[in-house]
Amino acid sequence: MKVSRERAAASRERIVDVASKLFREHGLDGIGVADLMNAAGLTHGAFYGHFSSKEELMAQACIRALADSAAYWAKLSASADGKPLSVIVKSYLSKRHRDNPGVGCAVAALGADASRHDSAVRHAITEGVRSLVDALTRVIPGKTRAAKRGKALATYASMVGALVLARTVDDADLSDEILKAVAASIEAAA
Amino acid sequence: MKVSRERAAASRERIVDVASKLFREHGLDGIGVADLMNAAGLTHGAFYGHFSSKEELMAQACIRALADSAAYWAKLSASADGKPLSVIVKSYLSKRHRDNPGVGCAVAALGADASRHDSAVRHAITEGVRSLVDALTRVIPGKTRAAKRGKALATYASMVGALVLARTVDDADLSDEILKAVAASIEAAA
DNA sequence: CGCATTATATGATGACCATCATGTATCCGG
DNA sequence: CCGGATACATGATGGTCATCATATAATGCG
Repeated sequence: MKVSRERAAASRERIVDVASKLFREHGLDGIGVADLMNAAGLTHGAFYGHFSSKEELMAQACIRALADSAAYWAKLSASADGKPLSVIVKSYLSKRHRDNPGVGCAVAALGADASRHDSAVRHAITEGVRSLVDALTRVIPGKTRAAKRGKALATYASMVGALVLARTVDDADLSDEILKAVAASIEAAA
Repeated sequence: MKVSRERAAASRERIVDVASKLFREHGLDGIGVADLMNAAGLTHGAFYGHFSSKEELMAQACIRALADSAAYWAKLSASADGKPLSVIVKSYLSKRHRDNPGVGCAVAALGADASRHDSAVRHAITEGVRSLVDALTRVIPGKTRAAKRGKALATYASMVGALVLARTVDDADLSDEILKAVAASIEAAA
């Protein structure tokens, strides 16, 4: 059963969207093509009409996830009068973010996974990281551009590590403590 | 062909050791029982005489990996006159560590992976994290115990995030830049 | 209106994987 | 030194997975 051109394009969008969520939730190898397609309302056979391999979808899904993050940070920055950095940090280090990896930062959810994958996946993430770091550089205080960039890199790394730790740890109190300690440390450095 | 009690115990040790390395290199689901056993010089059939499931081995391997890290940090601290924190940070954020995940920090290599696994695996990592954070707390400057602990948590999170990022990114220059920026930021905060 | 294109579906293929069943040879307590 | 326990090997089982082959039916151009 063929569908119209527009519906086919919409299918592709839906697949990438669904994949970007489910990959973040289950890991790049933690969910299969058939389940992804089902979640997008299709069957597995239609997959190779849209993508040449699962790795290609992984890369597309990472691009989508990180672009969404960048857009979200931009929205936060715009609606935050005066303290854009603070708002981003609070949002990133919130329990809400920790408990919803499917709609959160792809680096925190898939970083270690991606480092063991195709160069396409890693490159997609690299470009996403660049744009997030640039966004941080723009809202971080500092004397020189280099100083700002250094701080932005350190801030982003702190947040990624905090989220990974907070998600891994078995103890809710320790998890909360990590989020708070890192948020405080970033505020102190700014 | 049965082997002596001591040889059997040595087999178990070898399996855990090999697994702690290969899990860190390939991810918890990235290597199978048969390959692990082969790497330990045995065949897959012997596995369930030593462990009740692959998940149990995952937990044991995480415990081993993190205990090794703690022992390594202790050695570094002892041989570092005056600046134990600096030595640990330098070592953690070195290219050597980045390029050898199999002998490095299990949280950086398996954190996101572990958060999607059995409670036994997560608990093993949690205890390891506790002892590493305690070790950092002991060598970090600060007025109160609470201040030290906060700094230790923030320092460890920074290092984990930096390593994850440095390993994921496709660009060697950016990867080096991340390691340097985070190391500088930790020194500045101390 | 009719035909080539194509988006999707069904089903097959071959590989891999965790786990279990069974065989075998060695160890060690009596 | 014998016999049960056991460490390990071989091989089977049932499941899952990515990918491909083929079928179907609706689209949209001529």
